[in-house]
Amino acid sequence: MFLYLIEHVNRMTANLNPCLSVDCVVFGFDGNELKVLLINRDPSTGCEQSGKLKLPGDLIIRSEMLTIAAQRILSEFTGLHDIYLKQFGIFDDPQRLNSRNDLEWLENRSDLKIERVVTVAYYSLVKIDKSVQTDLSIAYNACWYSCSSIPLLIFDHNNIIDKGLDALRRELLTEPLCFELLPEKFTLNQLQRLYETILGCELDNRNFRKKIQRLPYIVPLYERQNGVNHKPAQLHVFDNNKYASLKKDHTVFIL
Amino acid sequence: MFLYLIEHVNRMTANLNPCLSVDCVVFGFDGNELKVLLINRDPSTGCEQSGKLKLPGDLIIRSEMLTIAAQRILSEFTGLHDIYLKQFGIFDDPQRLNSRNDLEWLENRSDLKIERVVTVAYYSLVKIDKSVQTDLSIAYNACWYSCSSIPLLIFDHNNIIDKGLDALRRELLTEPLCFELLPEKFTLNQLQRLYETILGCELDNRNFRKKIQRLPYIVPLYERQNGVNHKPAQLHVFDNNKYASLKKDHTVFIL
DNA sequence: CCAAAAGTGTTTCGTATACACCCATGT
DNA sequence: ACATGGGTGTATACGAAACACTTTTGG
Repeated sequence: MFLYLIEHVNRMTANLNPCLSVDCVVFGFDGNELKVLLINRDPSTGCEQSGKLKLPGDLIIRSEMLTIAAQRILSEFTGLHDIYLKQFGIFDDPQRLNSRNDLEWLENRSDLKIERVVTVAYYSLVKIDKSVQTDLSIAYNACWYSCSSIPLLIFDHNNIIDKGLDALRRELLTEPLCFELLPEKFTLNQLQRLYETILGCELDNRNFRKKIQRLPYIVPLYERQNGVNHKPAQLHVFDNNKYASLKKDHTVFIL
Repeated sequence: MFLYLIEHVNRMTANLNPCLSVDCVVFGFDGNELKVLLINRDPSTGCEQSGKLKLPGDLIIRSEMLTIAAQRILSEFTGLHDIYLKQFGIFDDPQRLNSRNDLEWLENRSDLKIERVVTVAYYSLVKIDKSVQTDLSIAYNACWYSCSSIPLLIFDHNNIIDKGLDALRRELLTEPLCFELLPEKFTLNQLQRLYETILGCELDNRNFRKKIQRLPYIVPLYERQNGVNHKPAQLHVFDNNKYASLKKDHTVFIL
């Protein structure tokens, strides 16, 4: 772990682009609530603790593609690769890191004279049960916070989360995003709860099931839940190939 | 005009952000075809002419907001203010301006050492009949080109136009964008032709009219076309206030 | 047998689609 | 009178919404 931290700090003092950063709003679903991954501003080396929270994100490397930077940050903090990632906004207010305390911190940390940082924001969807602790997630004390009670974050990160949630809600209606948040095998009621959680509304159970069961890319398995003390539900999987080929024919539809 | 050019060049050699630019895909509709505004790479001072075409766009000023930069560029080339503007993408391939000829040109023009420029792309919608010639539009020979036959442009500007058109098509289905492209007073058949042109499909005339006439924010006037050698059509206007208040109640719908 | 969640059908209403002819104007 | 685009109505089919009870399992 010590090596990882050194590597991390090395990259920071290395070849960074002083104008552009990437921030990731990482969503996860624990079965009840939508959550967001937040980290401490400073690694806890045992000594002091700032207590300040932020989104996972960083200045990009000079010649780095933005999505590569986002993927890099995500796998550093979740241990996962091939995460769903979607760019949803640019935050370019010249005042956005104007709290002098925050700005000083960024300059110390990056070892650069910072004038103005435009950040490109991504939301990402992870299967919360698959994410693992990493050296960095431990060092920065990465934790999941319920979307309905986000603490105060540094910079404009609270605003970025709000906009990311808006984008997620919008895009959920036209893209099969839920399956990125659910376990591989899921029940229709889990799926419904997830839609209800994100959209913030109630759905009629019978109508929901009818609609979903019409979709050829949601495939029922001959397999049921077990270990539950009620009638076990049938499990389903999302067939991405079927979805992609229907999409090519423009015959998809969601919800 | 000479003064304008000097001012323009001054801004260039001044306080530019060497990492970030803005490019605008400016759409217009002439009644038959969707058009895009393109300019020459170099101002024609009477001497040489490069013949190279590009989108209106530029490096941003150091502390400038991106949308402000886009608005500035648009009014420089169309003489219009309050133009509809929508950010639709970021183009960040480190190789995107790698044609050494193009890169040299950018360095000469900006008087900066350029390493890599990430550009933020906007599409904008203008009433083609209201746009006027400006000193810069003359100097850079701004012209409307049919979307169906865009010439080869510098950098990755052809790609940017393609992505901009995709975004316009997508967003046309959920936002009342057509009215930004049509004259203030329009006929339902003009509106239909515009939808057909952008979406690239045919629509049933009777069904289209029924659907539109249900929308309370498209208001028929007691006024008709004149000077046409056929039955003159009734004129309509788009009532943005009505639209906005319906949108607040989540009771809008388009097409 | 009780608790807890899974699973199931029918009716009603509104919107989408398909389709062909007459009308008003300028030349 | 004719050419040109403007304007209109009906029938059918499909999906959306509303709504309440039975079933299966574990404890």
